[in-house]
Amino acid sequence: MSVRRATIADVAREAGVAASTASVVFSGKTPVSEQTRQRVIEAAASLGYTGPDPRAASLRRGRSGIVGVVFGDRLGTAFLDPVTTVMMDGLADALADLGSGLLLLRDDAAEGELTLNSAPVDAVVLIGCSTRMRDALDVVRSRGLPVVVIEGDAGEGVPQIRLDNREGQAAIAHHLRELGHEDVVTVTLALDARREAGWAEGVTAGEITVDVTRDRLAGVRDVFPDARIYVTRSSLVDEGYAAGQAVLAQQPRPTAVIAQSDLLAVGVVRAIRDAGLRVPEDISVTGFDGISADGIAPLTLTTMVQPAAAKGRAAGAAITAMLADAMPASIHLTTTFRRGDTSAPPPPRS
Amino acid sequence: MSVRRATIADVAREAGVAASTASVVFSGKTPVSEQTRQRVIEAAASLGYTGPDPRAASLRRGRSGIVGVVFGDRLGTAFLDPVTTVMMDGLADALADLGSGLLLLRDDAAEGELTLNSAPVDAVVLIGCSTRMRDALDVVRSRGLPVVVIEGDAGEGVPQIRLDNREGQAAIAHHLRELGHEDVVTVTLALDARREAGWAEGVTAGEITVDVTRDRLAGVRDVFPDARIYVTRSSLVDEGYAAGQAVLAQQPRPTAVIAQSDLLAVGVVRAIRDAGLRVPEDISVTGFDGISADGIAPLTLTTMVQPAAAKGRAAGAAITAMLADAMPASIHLTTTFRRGDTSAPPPPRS
DNA sequence: TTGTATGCGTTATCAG
DNA sequence: CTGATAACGCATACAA
Repeated sequence: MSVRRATIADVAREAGVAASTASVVFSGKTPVSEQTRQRVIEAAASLGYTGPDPRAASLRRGRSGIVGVVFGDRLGTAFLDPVTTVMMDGLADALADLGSGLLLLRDDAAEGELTLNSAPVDAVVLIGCSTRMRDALDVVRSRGLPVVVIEGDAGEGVPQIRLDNREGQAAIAHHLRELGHEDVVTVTLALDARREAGWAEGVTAGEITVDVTRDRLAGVRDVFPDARIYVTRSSLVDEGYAAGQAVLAQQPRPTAVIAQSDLLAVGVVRAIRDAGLRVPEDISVTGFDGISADGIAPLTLTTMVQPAAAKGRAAGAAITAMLADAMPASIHLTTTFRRGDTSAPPPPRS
Repeated sequence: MSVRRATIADVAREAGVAASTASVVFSGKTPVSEQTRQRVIEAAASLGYTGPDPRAASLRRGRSGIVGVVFGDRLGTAFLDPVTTVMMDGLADALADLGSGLLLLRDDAAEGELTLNSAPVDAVVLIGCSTRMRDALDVVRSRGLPVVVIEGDAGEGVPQIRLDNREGQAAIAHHLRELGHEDVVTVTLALDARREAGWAEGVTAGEITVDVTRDRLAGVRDVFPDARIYVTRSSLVDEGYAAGQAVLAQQPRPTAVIAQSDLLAVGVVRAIRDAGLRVPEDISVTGFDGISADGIAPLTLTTMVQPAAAKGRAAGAAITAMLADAMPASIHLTTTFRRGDTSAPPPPRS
C-alpha cells in the first residue's frame, strides 16, 4: 500500500517541469503561468500527491507553524477549569490568525515523551508558574524560542499576560468590609506544587510559589490582615466543598468566606447549605473569575469577572509579535466587580 | 543574539568526533564509549547545543511524534463538554506512553491556517463525524496517515471507538416504561452541522448525520416509537433549559423527558423547577454520559454512565498499534445504567 | 516566467 | 565502538 509516497520531484518530472517550479505552484509565492500550473496540478493528481511534506517544509523554512502550550497539570485537570478552557479558546483564535496550531505539552514529561525540546514548535506559551515551569523556561531560553507567560512571572525579557489579581481581590474584600464583615476566612488555590490542603495560618508570601494564589491572598490581606486561610489543592467544586466544611467547623464561625475561584466558592456555598445554614443570611461567600457558576441556583455569585478569552488572545498576539521579531510589551488585564446575591451584611452578633 | 544556533556538526567538530557519533550520543541508539560521550557532552555544553533540531530529526526519521486531533467545534466549545475533556485526558495519557504529543486541529481551517495536510502529524484522531469530517478523512487517507475515529463511522479500514449508544438509551427508555411512563419527550443533541433547535417530529434516521444523535434516538424509539422529539444545538445546560421550557409548553405535557446528555438533562430539570413543578414527582428526567452533573442538588441524575477516559485511552492504543503497522480492531465500549432520583412513576392521571 | 544549484540539520547504514 | 556517506523532501537565491 504505502510503497513510497510521491515527492515534489516526481510530480515535477511527470509534469515536465523543474522541481522548483512545481514547488512554487503549491506555495504560490511566485507567479506561474496558468498552463504550467495546470500541468503540475494534473501531474500531482495523477500521482496522488497532496502537497508538500510538512516535515521537510518546516526544516527548510525553519518554522513548523506549531505553538506549544505547557500545562502544569494533567490535561484533564487543566480543562476542568472553565477559565483555562475559555482562555485556550481565545488563544486558539489568535493563533489561527497566525496560521498556527496548538500543541499540548506537559511540564513533567517523562523519558521518551515529547517534550519542550523535542517538539517542533516555533514558540511557547507557559501557563501559570510553578517551580517546574522554571525548568521549562530554561529549555525554551536555550533553544531561543519566543515565549509568553500567562499569569506568572518569568523574569525580564519575557512578556507576561497578567491580571490585577491583588487589586481585584482587594476590591471584593472592601465590599465585604463595607457590608460590615470583620471576621473572614479566605479559601485559596494551591500554594505550591506540593498541593496540600488544610489550614495555613502563618504562611508568608515567600512560601507561595503560585503567583495567582499569592497575589489574591495579598489582596485579601490588604483589607483583612488577619484573615484565616484555608488552602485547597485545586480549583474544583469538591475542593471548595471540603473547605466549606472545614470553615464551618471553626469556632468562632466567620461571617464571610472569600474564595479564590468561583468553583471553590460554589463548593463552599453547597457545604454551607448542606449544613443547614443560609447564604448570604448566615454567611456571605464570594468568588473570583466570573465564569458562569452553575449549581447554586437561584443565587448568583458575588465575584470579580476576569477577561479569560482576552487573556488567551493577548498571548496569541504577543506570540505573533515575537515571531515577527518585535518585542511585545507585557499586558495587564483588569477584572471587574460583579455584585451577586451571595454577599450581604453579617448576621447580628449573638 | 541568535546569530546562528550550533548544529550537531559543530558539536562533533568541537569534540573531535564524527557527526554521526555525536548524533548517537544524543539518541542513545548505539553504544558509545564513556570517554567520547563525555567529550561530546562537554562540547555541546560549551556551544550551547541542547539537542537535535526536532524539525530535522523528524524529516530524517519520518516521524514527528505528534498526533493530530480534529474537532468539529471551536476548541472552547469542545472542551465545554466534560465528556470530551475526560476523553482527551485519557487520550493524552495513552499517547504519552507512546511518546507523542497532541496537536489540536479544527476541521474548518481557513486559508493559511495549519491544516490536516500542512501539519506534521504521524497519525490522526477524528472526533464525532460531521459531514466536514468526511473531508478530513479524505485528506488523511490521501496522505496515508493512520486514523482512528471516535464515535463515528468512517467506513471500512478505519478502526472505530464506539459506544453502545442505542442499547444504552434503550435501557433508559425501558426503565421509564417499567415505571409506567407512556408519554415521553426526548431532547436530542444536534442532528447535523446546521444545528437548528426546535421540534422535529417526522425526522428519519437518514436525515441525521451525527451518529451519536441518531443512535441514541433509535434507542428511544425502540421503546417509545412515538416519542416527541426536541432538537438542541449542542450539549449545554442552557440549551437544555430552553428545551425544557419548550417541553413544558406542550399539551398534553409528557410525564418524562429523555435527554441525550447529562448537561441537557440538568437544563431540563432546572426549567421544570423554575416552572414550579417537581422532579421526579411531576416529571421524570434522564440524562446520558454519567459525568458529575452539578447544579440539580440534592438530586442525582438517572443516567447511563459512559467510560469517557477509556474511550480516549482506546483511541491512543489503536494509534499506537497502527504506528506499529498493526491493524487494530474497532473497539466497542459499553455504558452502564445508574439509577438516580430524577426518575419515578408518572403522576396519577388527572 | 522557469530552471539550476545548494543546503536546511539529522540519522540510518554499513564498512572499518 | 567509530566514521564516511548518503539520503530525508523541500524552498530559496540567483541566473537564464
